[in-house]
Amino acid sequence: MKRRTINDIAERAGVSKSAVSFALNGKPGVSPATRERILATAEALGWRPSSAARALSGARANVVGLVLARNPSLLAAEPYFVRLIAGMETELRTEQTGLLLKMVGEEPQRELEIYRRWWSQRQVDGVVLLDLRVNDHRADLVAELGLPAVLLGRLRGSNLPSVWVDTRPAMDAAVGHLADLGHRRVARVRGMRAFIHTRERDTAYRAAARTFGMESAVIVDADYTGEQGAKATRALLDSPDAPSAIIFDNDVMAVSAIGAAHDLGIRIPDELSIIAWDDSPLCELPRPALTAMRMDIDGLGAAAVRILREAIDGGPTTSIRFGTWELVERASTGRPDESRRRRS
Amino acid sequence: MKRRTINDIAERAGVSKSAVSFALNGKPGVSPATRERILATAEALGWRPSSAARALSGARANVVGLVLARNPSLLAAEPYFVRLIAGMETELRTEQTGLLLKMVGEEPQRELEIYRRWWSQRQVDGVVLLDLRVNDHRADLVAELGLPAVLLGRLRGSNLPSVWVDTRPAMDAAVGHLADLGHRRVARVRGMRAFIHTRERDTAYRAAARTFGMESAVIVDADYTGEQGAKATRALLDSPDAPSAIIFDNDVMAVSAIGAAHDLGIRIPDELSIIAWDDSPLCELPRPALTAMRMDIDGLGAAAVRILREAIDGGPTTSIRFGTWELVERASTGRPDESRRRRS
DNA sequence: CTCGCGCACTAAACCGCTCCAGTTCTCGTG
DNA sequence: CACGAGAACTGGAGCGGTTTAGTGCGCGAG
Repeated sequence: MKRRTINDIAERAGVSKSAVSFALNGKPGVSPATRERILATAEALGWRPSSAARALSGARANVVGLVLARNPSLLAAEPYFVRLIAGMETELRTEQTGLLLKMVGEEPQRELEIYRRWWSQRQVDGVVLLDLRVNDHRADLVAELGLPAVLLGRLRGSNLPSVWVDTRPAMDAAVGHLADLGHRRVARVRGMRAFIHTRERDTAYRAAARTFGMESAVIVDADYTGEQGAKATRALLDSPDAPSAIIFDNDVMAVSAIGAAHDLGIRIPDELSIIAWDDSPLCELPRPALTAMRMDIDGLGAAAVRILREAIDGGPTTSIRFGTWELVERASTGRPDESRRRRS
Repeated sequence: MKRRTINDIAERAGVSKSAVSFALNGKPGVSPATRERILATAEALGWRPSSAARALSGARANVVGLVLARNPSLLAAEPYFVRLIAGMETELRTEQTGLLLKMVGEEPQRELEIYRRWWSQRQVDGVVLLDLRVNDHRADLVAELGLPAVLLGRLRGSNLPSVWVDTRPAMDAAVGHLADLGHRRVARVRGMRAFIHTRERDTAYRAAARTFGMESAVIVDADYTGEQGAKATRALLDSPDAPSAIIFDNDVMAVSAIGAAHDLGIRIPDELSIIAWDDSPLCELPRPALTAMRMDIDGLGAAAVRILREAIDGGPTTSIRFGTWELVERASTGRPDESRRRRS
């Protein structure tokens, strides 16, 4: 089968290809009647613009790029990324824009190289930058190249557009929920500290703990994997002043914690309450099912694309704050049982 | 920052741009010395090929396309797809090829439209077709268009290259494992019957049940979601001749089944053994952890890309059979407790 | 009636690369 | 020593669009 070009349309409509171009792009220079005729023949021929040709003549590639710089097995287990992509897609589909996906391990150098290549090849019109770190070189690079980009999160010192989640209200709600239930000693198992959003949660968590007058509010390091989630849980439960509730930075670690608690013979939620973060379908799988802080990840992805489109179109740099949250109460949180603390 | 073109290189190296093109693409027509010089200047200038220009002049776009035609929330929970993509990436990265991802719901029409667009726009060099159905229109379409494609699975009547999993040995091993443990009444909760691979598993499962002389070997329909997995499990356990072991078509349903069994007060593995299919990190999360049939999904993705590359290069149509498997025994399978069958 | 302006439309350059058709030069051969 | 072959390299068309610089023409104003 042969591809149709605007030359075919021009020939069949009896006009020049410039006229066709004008008509198809809604630009002035053709009469309404001619425009109509051209559009009709284009439709009849089943013509579709060649993105290669368009990209070459300086227009859009109609593709945006996304690099997932995480360990592949983590990506597989973690629903976050697919949800984000799904959210992006809802917004991309309306404008027939594609998503170029690249998975790399945690190799910053390779990631930078990819943006370089995408830019110089004109393969993408813009990129979404995930998992920001303090002093993130990617922001500098895209700014230098002039590659439109949107940050998922806030980065000090950068004036790139961004979509960021204000964790504070959600964290207040999570800790507040535990406080309401009577918990005085809480803990939080966090993801990689290199990420800015992790640090923002640190701050929000500490502030919330203060607000609700927690006796103790420790933080334990982990890396979002089930393995480390379980390990952190065991460490916390083994400590002399074990918390009565733990908040996890993602769902996977929380699910894993249920297993770990089970192994230790610790009853949930009587002896230990657990709150997961994000709320994916995963949270409904364990027993007890996980109480989770639901975040609008799809919405985040969609917003990122909207902002990115503005940036690509050369609009003013805007940023969007996401402060919405919803605490989905399931069975993993409850009043602490004072007769607990078997180990000490 | 300005983009470098082969004209820049040609000028600086004092040759024509044709020579540059030859040198950069490893084609004959330039002396080793000149080639070396050209490569050096290209390197010095930090030149990268414009994929748009390449695609336009009939060469590769260096992008392959993948459409995920599934419900987004299922995609998020199901590790399969990300693992497959990760596998594809390992193979793609070596050749600097990108992956254009499209997520659509289960709307066959939209999916076909996407291939059409990709083809007419020359956006992708080829595509990987997932989740084949009997009488799959996608195969016909790509064949008609001449869009290189590789099938993930077997499709009767199509001579497109394919990478397919031979389920029989794995199914034999799974059912055999249950037989060894003393199970006589098994069941299987399957995914969507519209998929060919589901039907192939049906056949393999029935054959295995026969081989090992199972008393009963029912099949229950589900849709890969945790919800339906739990529902199917409850239905099976409620039936008068409940099975003592269930094999699930994916991990998510199996994890969910553990929860459902727990809710019904059924002990695993004493009263019910469970085998999950695929084996992702998910299987280690529940208690008891899931015995799972591990499939080499990464390898599948990588193989698909290799075959696709051959197809793009116009090589002969080859197909690869995947027959490897590994039964990872965890705690969800065991000898059936004869004192069970509380409900009947 | 003529001039000039604006609208509808065309011709052609251009984007960066590939590749075919030449051109030049070298070298072996009869 | 002329000739042909082949290697090394150049020029330029073409890919499918966009965009700029025209061109022709109708029509209102003077």
